[in-house]
Amino acid sequence: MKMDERKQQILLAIIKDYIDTAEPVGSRTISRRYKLGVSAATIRNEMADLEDMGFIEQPHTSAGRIPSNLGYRYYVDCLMQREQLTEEEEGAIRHGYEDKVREVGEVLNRTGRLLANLTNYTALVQTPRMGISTVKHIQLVLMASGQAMIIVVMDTGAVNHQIVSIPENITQQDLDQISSVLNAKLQGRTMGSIRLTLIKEIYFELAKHRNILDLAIELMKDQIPSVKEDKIYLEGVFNILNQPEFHNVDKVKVLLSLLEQEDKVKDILKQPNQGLGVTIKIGSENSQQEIQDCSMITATYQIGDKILGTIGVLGPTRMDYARVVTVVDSMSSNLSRTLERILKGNG
Amino acid sequence: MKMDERKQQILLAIIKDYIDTAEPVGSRTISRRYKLGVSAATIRNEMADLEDMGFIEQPHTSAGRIPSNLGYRYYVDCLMQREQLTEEEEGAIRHGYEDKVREVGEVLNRTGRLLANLTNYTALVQTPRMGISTVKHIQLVLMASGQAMIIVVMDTGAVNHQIVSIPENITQQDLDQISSVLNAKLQGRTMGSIRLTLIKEIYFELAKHRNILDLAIELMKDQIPSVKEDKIYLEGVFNILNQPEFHNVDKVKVLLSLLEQEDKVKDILKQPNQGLGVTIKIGSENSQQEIQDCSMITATYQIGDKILGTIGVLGPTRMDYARVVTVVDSMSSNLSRTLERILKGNG
DNA sequence: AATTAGCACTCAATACGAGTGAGTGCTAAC
DNA sequence: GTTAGCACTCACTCGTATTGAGTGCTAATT
Repeated sequence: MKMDERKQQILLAIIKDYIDTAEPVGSRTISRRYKLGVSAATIRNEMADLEDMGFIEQPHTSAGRIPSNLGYRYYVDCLMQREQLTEEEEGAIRHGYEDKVREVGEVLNRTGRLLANLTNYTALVQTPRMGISTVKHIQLVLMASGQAMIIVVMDTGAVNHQIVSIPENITQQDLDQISSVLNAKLQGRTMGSIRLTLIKEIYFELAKHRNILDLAIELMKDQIPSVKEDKIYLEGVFNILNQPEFHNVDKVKVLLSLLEQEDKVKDILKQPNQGLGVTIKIGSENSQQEIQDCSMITATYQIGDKILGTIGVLGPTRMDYARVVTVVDSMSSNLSRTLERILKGNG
Repeated sequence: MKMDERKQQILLAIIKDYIDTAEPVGSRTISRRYKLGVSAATIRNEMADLEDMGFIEQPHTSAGRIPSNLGYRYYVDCLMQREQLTEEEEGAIRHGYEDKVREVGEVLNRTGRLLANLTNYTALVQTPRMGISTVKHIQLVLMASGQAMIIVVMDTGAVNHQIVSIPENITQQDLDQISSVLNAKLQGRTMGSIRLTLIKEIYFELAKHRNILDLAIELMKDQIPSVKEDKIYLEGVFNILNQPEFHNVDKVKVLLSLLEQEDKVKDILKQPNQGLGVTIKIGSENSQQEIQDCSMITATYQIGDKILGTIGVLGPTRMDYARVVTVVDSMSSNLSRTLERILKGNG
């Protein structure tokens, strides 16, 4: 069987209609709503073919057809025309972060919110993989006798802090001294580049504060890159409640409990085969069991040719692909631009 | 009509059973399950009385009875015996924050998680009203030409930061100078006590950096107290999905969209008549429309006799009051103790 | 006087069956 | 190759009967 022009048009009609109505669509509906110049009977025949080819399926004998995963796949690969955004939407994306926003965290936050609002699905935004980010400032503050706070500011605007135990006899002057050595040695360095040799140098200079240094180094090497550099911003989680496919609470539970598990969410965004541009995962193409009847549309963002991370939208397979692809694409490149502006000169 | 011993026992049985099963409970069920030594017919008569008195009601004529709000109220006031926690649970609360946790934020976080886990409802934890907290350290860091980050560390361990625009010609040395004046003048002060006279003093000392000072002051006065000092930690939001009363998605939506509105959530915890100890709000006793079929159990936490904030649990009116009251009470006093330890000597 | 057995009654929930209608597949005519 | 026509399928709806948990009332019992 071959995929001719008319079959394509019918498949397109079925998918569009189903995305719109969430109801199985029958031959008469198509002949009525879409002017294809052929009768319902002809469409019926073609639909039988399309079903044989695996692009559509029937929930039950006397129902209309719904697109299969394969059908969606053919649609996004061959049939779909990206939706144009309205002026207003374009503007929302372009001015989503005015010049005022200078912090990477805030930018990612807004990106998520905007993605969720524009699509009405759930938005996922991965923090940039910050092999690239460098230490801007380190500060040790004495909080109480035996307690100090370590604050590390990265050039991305990310601020990490943690309270650590220190010997009772350490004073704020001691801490200032350590701070300034740490700053002198580590400023402008990436976390990854802080190697043993460098730490030894610092040890040498600050021999008498060896033990507190241990704590500081440990914190910066372990805690900071792992905890903060790999966060996922989730927005619009409750948007899924508006989708008819999630009208029963059990399905909601499955999805929400997945989204609660941060490591699984990370996996979702860490698909290996993501090149540049927009990637679409339809239904069973997703590796995670729990979202096998969802689709994910993701795109990477980057500075220059260095890929920093991924943003994405999660919705039911009956997702408005034409629109979401445009939004995700547009937002990812806008995010790239914005980050470039913020981090400009620090690459 | 008077509330005699037997009526109480029957009311108690009805409430316990309903809390357990979420099904209306009939006279036969009670005579079978609870050994009251009287027949179902007698219980029926008593139930009719209880209904007249407004303690129970019938969803429809041929159904059993369910407790009314008034019934729950009588129960928690007169009948309920607090549930004993198991050794294990006691331990979880007591060791919930080991000595390592020294940051107020982290403590509140864990409090919320533990509350939600122990009760299986939704936990709300209000950050301490920090009229009491004082500035520990202020740091200005030059991020790029024309951009600086202000970092304010409070003695509670809270860290606030924000990037602000500054004149292009300001150097890190300038910022250090400003930082040290700010520290000298503001350290140990509460946000509330930073008055105009003090700011004028600083102006005087730093006349040449007037404009950047404006920014710093503005940030500290406006942004920090409002944004960070009044956060609500929400945990276990999805626990409500396990309650049969939330098996339909529309009710879930109502509640979730309430919980998304931070100001409304704040109002929920800011009930005026909260003295010390545990407060219970049942159904319509709640002021917020959206939780009129929920109950809230709250308790304040304090240092000395200064009330700092409130923690609470939100669940359906058919809530396990006996257990939740114990948990909330126990956790609030534990929270008080822990905060006292952390903030000891800074009050 | 309080309790209880008995009974008629109510009503949500369930099951069942007929009817409806949207949809199909097949066939024969165009 | 297309389409009109038709028999067929099957989820869905709606009305009716059945069931059963529960009630309230009354009369008998303690």
